[in-house]
Amino acid sequence: MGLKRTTINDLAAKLKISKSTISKAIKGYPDVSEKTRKKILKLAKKLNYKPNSIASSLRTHQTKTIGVIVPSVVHDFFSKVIDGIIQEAENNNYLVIILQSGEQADLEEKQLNLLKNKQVDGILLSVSNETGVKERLNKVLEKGIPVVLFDKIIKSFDCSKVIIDDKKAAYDAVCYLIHKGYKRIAHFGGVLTAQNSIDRFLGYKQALIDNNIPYNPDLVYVNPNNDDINDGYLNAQKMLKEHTNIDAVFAITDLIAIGVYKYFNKINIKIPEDIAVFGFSNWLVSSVVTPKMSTVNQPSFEMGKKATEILIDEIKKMNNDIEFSFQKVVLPTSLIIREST
Amino acid sequence: MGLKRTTINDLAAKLKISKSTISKAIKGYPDVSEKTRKKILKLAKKLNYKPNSIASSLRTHQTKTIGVIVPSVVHDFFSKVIDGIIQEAENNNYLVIILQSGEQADLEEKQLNLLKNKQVDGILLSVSNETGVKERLNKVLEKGIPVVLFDKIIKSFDCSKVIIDDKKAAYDAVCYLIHKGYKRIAHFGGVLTAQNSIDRFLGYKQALIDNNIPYNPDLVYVNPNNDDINDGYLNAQKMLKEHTNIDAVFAITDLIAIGVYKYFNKINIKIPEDIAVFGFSNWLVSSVVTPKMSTVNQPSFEMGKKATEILIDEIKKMNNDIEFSFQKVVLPTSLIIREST
DNA sequence: TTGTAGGCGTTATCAC
DNA sequence: GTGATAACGCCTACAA
Repeated sequence: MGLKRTTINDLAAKLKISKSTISKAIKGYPDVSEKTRKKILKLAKKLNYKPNSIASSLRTHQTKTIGVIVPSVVHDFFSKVIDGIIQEAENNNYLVIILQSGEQADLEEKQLNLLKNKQVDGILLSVSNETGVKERLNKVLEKGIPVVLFDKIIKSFDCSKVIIDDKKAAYDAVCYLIHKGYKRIAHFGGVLTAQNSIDRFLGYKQALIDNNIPYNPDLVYVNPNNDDINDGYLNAQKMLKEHTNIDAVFAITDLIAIGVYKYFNKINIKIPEDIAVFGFSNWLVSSVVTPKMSTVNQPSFEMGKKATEILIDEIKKMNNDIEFSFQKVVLPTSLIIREST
Repeated sequence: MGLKRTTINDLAAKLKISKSTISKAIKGYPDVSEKTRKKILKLAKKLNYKPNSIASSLRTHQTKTIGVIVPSVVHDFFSKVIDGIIQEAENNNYLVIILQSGEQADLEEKQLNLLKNKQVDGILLSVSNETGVKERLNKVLEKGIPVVLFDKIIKSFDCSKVIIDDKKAAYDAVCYLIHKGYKRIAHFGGVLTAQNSIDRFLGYKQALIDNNIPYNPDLVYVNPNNDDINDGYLNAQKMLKEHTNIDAVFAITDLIAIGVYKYFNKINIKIPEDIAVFGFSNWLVSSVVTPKMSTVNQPSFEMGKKATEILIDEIKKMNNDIEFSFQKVVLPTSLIIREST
């Protein structure tokens, strides 16, 4: 079992100084004489003393840990968000526990409870697509713990949020297509229980309307799983069966767009000559497919970093009983025009 | 601040039963009468009592948490490994803290200490490419805590390991190329401080030798960063300046191979007609590029799952003072032959 | 079957 | 500037 780790009691015994003084010295409190502090720090270093974080947590009700729930980590976008989260957390001496909801609201609720039980100091959450999430959140989160929602949010849930303007990003993309001369633009969207699916759809629709192109609901295809290539593939097939004059597809994610690529490729439809394809998120794949895919650049690392920054700020404020109001940060997106449009 | 959470003392007070009996009842110990247990459980449920995990950790020296260090989470392979880790951990009631070393040994050491300090019950580690890692590991890990190495291991470090047979996988891939008729096969490898770079290189070399193709060190290009498309691009350029008769490239990762694709594409070299390209890892990208890339399938989710399974097993054994010996699990790989070879 | 008591290692309050 | 003491909430010998 190795040697037992040094505790504050060991130091106290060896130095014949009380625990309280030692604790203060270690934590850099001012009311310790320089001489005693030096002595204490010296022995602490020698004995490799590290305060036991668990005992400290028990006492202070702080764990220096934050919890993160995302639908999935095997995901170009979320993995980058997590990268940002971990780095920002580490810079502030927080550790990060990660959980995956798999887009299942009940799992999400369970995991929220796990985190609460673990007494994380705060929670970062990108919500699942299922309905009833708000009620579940309310049920679990009784204002004792800061929560920041990012990317996939519940508009009506009262907390800080870090998002992009999905509607505007979609609007911009579709406007671009229209200005390029495309007129029969299909939308491969997501299920409309998710806010970002809704917003991207709304942006698509608005762009058509603002450019005097009639909105046709038949041109909207729902992809049950935003990140499933196969959904895009299947809908491409369906679409071509139902329509002959489509000239562009605006997809809700790059992976759906890749599915479209696959089917078009199979039946020899040329992108963008026959039909253009616009993706969303700028996954690595979008830059290596042929033709290179036009897409929306969605800040990911920054989103994770910003959400964590806000969360930690709120944690600190809450600890010190400082009032704060919830923030809503909208990160900028941009169009990346490549060869598919 | 909301209502304070229920503690064992609250239950004790309300029921006029001692804390110990309550504790036993909650934990399902046998020496509690059915009647008392029922009563306790009922109130516990009503008051939504959940044992305070921190207090419990302080007492039992168990945190039900495991730490994971990988070079990066923005990584198709590692993200899948992490998926496997999180799922297996969750199934066993463990939570997972994730850290990224960024291939920096000093950061890695710091993070190991963070985890130790956090008193995680065990550590899952995929080691950075830098040298001196073993010494650092030895320094930090004094046998008090189980560690399982996966994928990127230190051969000589004494602990359980979950890996693939990199040498064999590389050997198989290169043999395949040779049997397909390719003769001037270059290797785009990694830095030789990393065990898997070494092994993949060794497999490449062995395959040549066993097939009576002279090994030529000039055909081996080192890519400082295994996962940098640009490295592959640059080396492809360099290679074609130095050699005119290469007919195949065996790359250490799919991303390096993608870099090769990019350069070949730029100067109009046809894959596989002019030069074949073989990747490694079966990242998502490899299946969507044109032409679809032949690669080595490397179990990822399974690797995470298996490593976690072993780790948790060792944690349990250690807790119960049961002897155990370290395992070395080699997961099977397979060739995925697509259009690039 | 139930209860008592001590301790896990800190930190905070208050007295000196 | 320093120290005694209690408390955070739980677990577990051991006693009753």
